Amino acid sequence: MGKKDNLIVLLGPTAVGKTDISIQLANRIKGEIISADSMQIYKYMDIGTAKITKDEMDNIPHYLIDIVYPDEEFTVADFKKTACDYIKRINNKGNIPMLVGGTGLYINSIVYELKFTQVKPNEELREKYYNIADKYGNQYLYEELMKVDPISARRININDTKRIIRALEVLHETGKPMSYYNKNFRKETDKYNLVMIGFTMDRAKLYSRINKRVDIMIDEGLVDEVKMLMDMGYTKDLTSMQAIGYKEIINYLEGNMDLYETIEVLKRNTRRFAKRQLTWFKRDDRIKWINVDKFDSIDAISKYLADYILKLLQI
RNA sequence: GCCCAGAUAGCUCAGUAGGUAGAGCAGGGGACUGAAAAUCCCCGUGUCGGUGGUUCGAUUCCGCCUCUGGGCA
Repeated sequence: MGKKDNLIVLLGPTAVGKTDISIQLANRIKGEIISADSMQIYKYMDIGTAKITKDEMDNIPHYLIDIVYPDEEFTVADFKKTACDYIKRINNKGNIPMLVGGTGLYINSIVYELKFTQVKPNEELREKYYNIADKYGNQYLYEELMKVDPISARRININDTKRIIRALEVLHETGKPMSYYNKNFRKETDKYNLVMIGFTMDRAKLYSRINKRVDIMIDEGLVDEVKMLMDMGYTKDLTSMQAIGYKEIINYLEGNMDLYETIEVLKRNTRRFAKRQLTWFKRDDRIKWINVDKFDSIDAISKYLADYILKLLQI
C-alpha cells in the first residue's frame, strides 16, 4: 500500500450521528476532518445545518466549514479541488484525513474519477434556456439536446430541466457535448488507500431522530437565525437559502404557512432528504456499513472503527 | 337507556344501481458529473369493524353485536 495517500470517508444520512462518531474516531487515529456537506460551507447558517460547534470539535481540525458567505457561489468542482488539497496536506503531516458528510455528489467527486469540465455556470445562458423552456415547453428543450447530444439526452429525464440546461450549457460553451467529457462515467478512483464507512440505522428510528432534531432546532432559534439572514439581505432565491430548514422557515416568515404546519413540512422534507442520501450511497459496494444500533455506544463504534481502519491501512 | 351518523390503505376520505375497491397525504424504490439539503422518475391487495341472513354472488341490502362521534333523556 506504500505511496498512496490515505483517505477515510464517513458518510450517511442526516441525523445518524456522523459528527459525534467522527470526533471520537479522529482522536483515536490522529484524524483531521474535511466536511463533505454542501450547506455547512456557508457562514451564519448554523442551527439549520446542524453545524458542529467549536466546542464540539474538541480541538480536531475541521476544514470546509464556514468558508463562504451565503450569497457566494461554491460548486462541486470547488469542493473537489479544495478537499483534494487538504487530503494531501493532512497526509503530508502524517495524519489521516477523514472526509465526513452526507452530500452524495461531493463525496463521489472524490471517490470516483469525476473530471469536471472547464465550464463554469453561466447564469445568463441558463436564464435564456429557462425562458425557452417556459415558452415552448421542456419537451422542446429536450429535443434540442437530443439533436446535439443524444447520449446525454438519453441519460436525462425530459422533465429534468436543470440537467438538460446544464448539458446544453456545456455544449454551448465548449462546442463539445457533455457526453464527450463523461467517458468512464463512474470509474472508481485508485488515487487513495481508501476506507469508506457508511452509517445506518433502522428507518423508523432514524425518522424519529430527525423529527426530534427539528424540534430542537426550532427551540434553539432556527426562526431567528433565518430572520437574521433575511435581514442581512440574503434572499430566498440563493442556493444557500434553498437548504432544508431555511426555505421552509422563509415561507413561514412570508406568512404563507403557520408555524405548526411549517415544522411538519420541515420534518417531512428532512425525512425525504435522508432517504435520498441513502439511495445515493447504497450503490457503492466499497462502503462498509455500520448499523449504529448494533453498538452499545458511540465510544464502542469509534473503537471498533479505529481498529478496523488502522489494520486496513497497516499502521 | 333511547335516537341519529359513522366504521374501507399508516392517516383523511371517496366508491361499488350487489360481480371483492381508489384519491390526496404519509410512506417505499430509483436516478444523479460545476445549483446537489437542488432537480427529476417510478410505485396503491386492503380479513371494505364482527357475525348471522337474503342472494348464484354481500364491502354494498336486512338483522344483531362491538366500537367511535353527535343529540335526547
